[in-house]
Amino acid sequence: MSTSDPERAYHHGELRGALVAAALADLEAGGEAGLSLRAVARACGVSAMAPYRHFADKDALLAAVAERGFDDLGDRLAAADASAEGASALAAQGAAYVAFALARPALFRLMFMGAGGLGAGGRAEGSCADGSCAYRILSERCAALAGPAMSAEDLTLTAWSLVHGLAALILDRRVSVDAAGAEALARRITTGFARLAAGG
Amino acid sequence: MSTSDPERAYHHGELRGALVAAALADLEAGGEAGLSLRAVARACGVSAMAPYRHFADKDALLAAVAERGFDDLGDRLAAADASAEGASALAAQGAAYVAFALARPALFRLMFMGAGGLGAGGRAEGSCADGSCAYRILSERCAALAGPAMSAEDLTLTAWSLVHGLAALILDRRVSVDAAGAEALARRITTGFARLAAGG
DNA sequence: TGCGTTTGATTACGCTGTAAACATAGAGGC
DNA sequence: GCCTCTATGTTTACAGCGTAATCAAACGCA
Repeated sequence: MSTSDPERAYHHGELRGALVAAALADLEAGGEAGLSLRAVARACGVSAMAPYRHFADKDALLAAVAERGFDDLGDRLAAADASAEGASALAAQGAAYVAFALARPALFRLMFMGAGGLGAGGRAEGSCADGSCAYRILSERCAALAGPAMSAEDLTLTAWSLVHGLAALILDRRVSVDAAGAEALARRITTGFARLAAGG
Repeated sequence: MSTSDPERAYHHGELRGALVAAALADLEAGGEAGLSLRAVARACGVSAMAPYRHFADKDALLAAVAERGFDDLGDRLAAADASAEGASALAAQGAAYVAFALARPALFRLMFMGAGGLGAGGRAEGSCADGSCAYRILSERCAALAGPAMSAEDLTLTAWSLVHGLAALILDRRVSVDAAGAEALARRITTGFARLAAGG
């Protein structure tokens, strides 16, 4: 045969990457509940068992998707942090964190609550290879801002908890705002907190 | 026949309540992923289709479980709030919120992230009939504490986001502490925030 | 006593994740 | 150019899931 048509090649060539991309697409289209391994395989034009050559099980594929999400989030936080200075940079990071969650809700949920839930142990962290590790970006900014009222570590955790909780509550419709209102709300809350934290 | 043995009665008598209780037990034992409607029915000694006489579908049963959880949470917050005054009462509520999440992780996740996820629309709220509505307890305390730096509404949302995010991050093992450390951490973080909020 | 309504049981369908066994394509050595 | 090895697919099969459709029993009221 030796047809060069990549559509019909027995070996896909880049199945692993294609699976992650297809899973991400299905995830953002229908949430984690509406994501089946078989459907992902189908979307890649491959049999239901093929993914098992690249991932131990469904959760492993989801973990790979989550890891890509963490890399993305790190990039966004780094950009936001670089856009301002001092307490404003902290507020910008917070707004970017919430904006990420709002823009990609299913991915955000997968990253933090997904893959078996209940701290199943197999959680992704992001590669953190290029210095855009989300946690480090936040903690460095907080270290620069911490005053006598609270340690740098506690300030980091407080800030992270605040934006993470705000994002989660908005996503779960616990606080009722539309998309535009949510961004404004996130900016107001994070700015208010940054002012408090900076001792203003 | 007319046997009076309730074990073998054709009609269960209290199937709805029994289903909620069994679902809660299965949920706390194996998380939402490990909870099947058929298993819940089996635990109640009833056929797989029997639950559909009491709940539209699996999500409706989960919503009933979540509602019970919200009532429980409201009770705990009310008790915590009553145990102290001023900023200390706010910190106590926060610690109680995190303690609830740590004590019943699967229920907490179900309440806030469950039943279809991604804001599927069918979220439970708790009955709020006996004045123990969780949100109201928090907002009243915050209204009493709000200063010129931040409105009562924003303070309420900030406080809720903080404890909710902290609970979520601990449950997802994003911050590594053991159970005892988590309680202490929650108390330190909430106390620090309450002091900031009170203008200290 | 008998009938209607409620509540349960049975059966069946398509979907899921995944274990086991088999097939094919490309790479390296002769 | 051919042979073999290994990586990567395919096929088949199974148990479990949620739930639609249909049938059966028991309770409540006339």
